[in-house]
Amino acid sequence: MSVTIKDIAKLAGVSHTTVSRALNNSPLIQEETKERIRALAEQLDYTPNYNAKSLVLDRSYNLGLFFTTLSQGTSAGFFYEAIRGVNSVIQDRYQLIVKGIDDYTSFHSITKKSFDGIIVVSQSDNDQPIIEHIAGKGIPLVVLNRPVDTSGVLNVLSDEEQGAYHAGCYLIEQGHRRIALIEGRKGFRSAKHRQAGFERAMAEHGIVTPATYRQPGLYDLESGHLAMQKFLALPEPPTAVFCCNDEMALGAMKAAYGAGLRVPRDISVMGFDDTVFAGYVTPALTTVRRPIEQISKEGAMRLLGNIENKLHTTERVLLHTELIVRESVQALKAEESGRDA
Amino acid sequence: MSVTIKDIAKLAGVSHTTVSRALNNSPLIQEETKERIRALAEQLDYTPNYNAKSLVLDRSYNLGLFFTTLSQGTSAGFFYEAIRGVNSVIQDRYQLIVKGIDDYTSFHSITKKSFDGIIVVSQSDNDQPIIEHIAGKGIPLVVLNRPVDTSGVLNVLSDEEQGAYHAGCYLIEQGHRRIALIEGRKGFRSAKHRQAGFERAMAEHGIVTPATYRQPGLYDLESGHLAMQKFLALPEPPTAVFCCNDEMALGAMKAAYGAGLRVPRDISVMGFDDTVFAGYVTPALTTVRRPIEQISKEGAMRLLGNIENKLHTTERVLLHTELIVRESVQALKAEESGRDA
DNA sequence: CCCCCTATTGTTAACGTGTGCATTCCTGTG
DNA sequence: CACAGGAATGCACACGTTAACAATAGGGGG
Repeated sequence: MSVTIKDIAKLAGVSHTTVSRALNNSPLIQEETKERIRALAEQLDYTPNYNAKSLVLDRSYNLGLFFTTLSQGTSAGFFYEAIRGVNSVIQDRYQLIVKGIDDYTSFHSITKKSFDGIIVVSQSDNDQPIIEHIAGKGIPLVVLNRPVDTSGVLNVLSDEEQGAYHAGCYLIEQGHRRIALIEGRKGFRSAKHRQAGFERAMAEHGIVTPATYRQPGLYDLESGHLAMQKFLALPEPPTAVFCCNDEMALGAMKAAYGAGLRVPRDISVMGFDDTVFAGYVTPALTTVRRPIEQISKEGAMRLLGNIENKLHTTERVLLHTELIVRESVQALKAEESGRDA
Repeated sequence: MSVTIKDIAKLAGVSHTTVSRALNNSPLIQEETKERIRALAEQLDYTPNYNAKSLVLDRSYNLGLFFTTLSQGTSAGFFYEAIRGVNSVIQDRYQLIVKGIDDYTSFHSITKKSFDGIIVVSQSDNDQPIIEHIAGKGIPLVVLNRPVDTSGVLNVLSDEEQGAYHAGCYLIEQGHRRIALIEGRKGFRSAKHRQAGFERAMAEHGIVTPATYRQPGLYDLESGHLAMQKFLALPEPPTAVFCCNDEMALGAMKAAYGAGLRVPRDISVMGFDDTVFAGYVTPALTTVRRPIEQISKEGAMRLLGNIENKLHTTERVLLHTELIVRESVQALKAEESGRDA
């Protein structure tokens, strides 16, 4: 069928070994011979059979990029930025294999032979089994986006607690006191951290958040919509709502409009993530930027470093979030701030 | 290192040939022997070495999913839906390898050995060379999202001309006569079709679109914003603007707000694509839904059909778009419609 | 002039799997 | 009883590549 090193060898009048060495630029081969063989290979449009290479070299040239789920709960922007980031790093050396963890019925097929390394973009504690499986098989691994304690794995993520803390502080600085929270999807670690950061900000400023000022959310538009409706039905609604992601913030704003209110004049809304469209909704959303693309770049680079130098670096890297101030938060005058009790 | 069929053979007291046949459920092997070997394989946690299989069977178990670009111009939602659609079809049989076509410096490495089949999600005429390369190598291929005339390739896409035609008709039905167009990114075939459909609608209803009612666009928010600003600066601005995608429509609405206008009361805006957030902006965007996920599902299924039955089906499949009526288009009373000249 | 060392190339086996062809054993039939 | 034929299994090789080891030639030093 296709051209092999043996074909080249025959034409060059050398052994296939010599061809192999020449094409791999081995110092054993005379420069002149190399040139001749390279020219011949070029001319015959030779492409190495990577399956054969893989078999003998025990490398797959595959990099796995695993998401918690492809079918639900992952936002499109998040997904896109993660792939972009990784892709920008791997050059031609690896193939990028994208998978949803929830598509696996068994991890049996995940072996050292089939993946040179794996990047898990984790959004849920439920990813723990696969992480341990991969680590257990000794496959180089980096977990992005979620802190993980398994030993021997690289871990790159943003400091979301800090990000949510800054968001909370910002709302307080703007004069808000009646501040409500729409929580993230249960089971997603990010939900915990964002909530914790928010609470720390409240606590440090002596602000009490009543139970009625908290609503669960699913990270989607509908749940943000619903939560906001509940807040607005309260006898004393909040003046500001911190949403654990942008999509819920959009849903929340929508609910405010539905109730005849205007954002931010009547109620302030803040999101988290700085999704691509956050700057273009009306009003433009004030939010917190998680550097997903940077995280995935950083993670991919460190993973490649481990693979190629056969290291087992195992550090945790925290990247900074950034407060993005736009238009959806109103500065309140002191007398309007309505401190409760 | 890891368990091979030879290890199993030794333990079972048979030859590795028998093990191979047993695990592949060959009718040559006694049922009893098969059972014994399967049990042993299970117990030893045997995983076949796919590199070795690939080498001898001449199959890679890889499916390529190629996008025109990963780094620019592809919308996140589009990207996400395409991967989701394909992923939902391929089950466990194939690995999905995601690539940006513009990352390739040479197509040399794209061979029949490394991909059992390839799905090209094409957004530009510039993809033609890679499509011809793939087809030329005899690799099973399906091109999604863009019509392609190369012989011997499957082609699945939405009828965008028709979609834009319906959009244009809808605006006219709502009483609009001064209708402007923000065009798609130059070089993207979709831009041509959407524009053509729009023009057909105008022509069939005898409506003339002056040159000032057309602005180029790049499929991004900024260009939509800019284009709308130009329309609004005209002595007689349009009453409705058809944008060749949703992102530009968002930008356009933003520009309208910036000029102190309200959508749809003062000006109507229509998009194309029905991006995930289209329903949640304010006002919710009236648009045309391209069934991307369905396209990619359909394409993947047909590709797999070709691969597994060794066929070379080569049809073009057009899937219907759907008009999604929301809130961003105002119905005009006859006397307001301001027919020109 | 011989031997050793080095530079260059070839021989052969190995990676793990699948398959054409032999081999063995058994059963039925003439 | 011999023999055909089928069922079950093994042998040996192939896939395309790399690498340990062998082989050859040439050059320099004694």
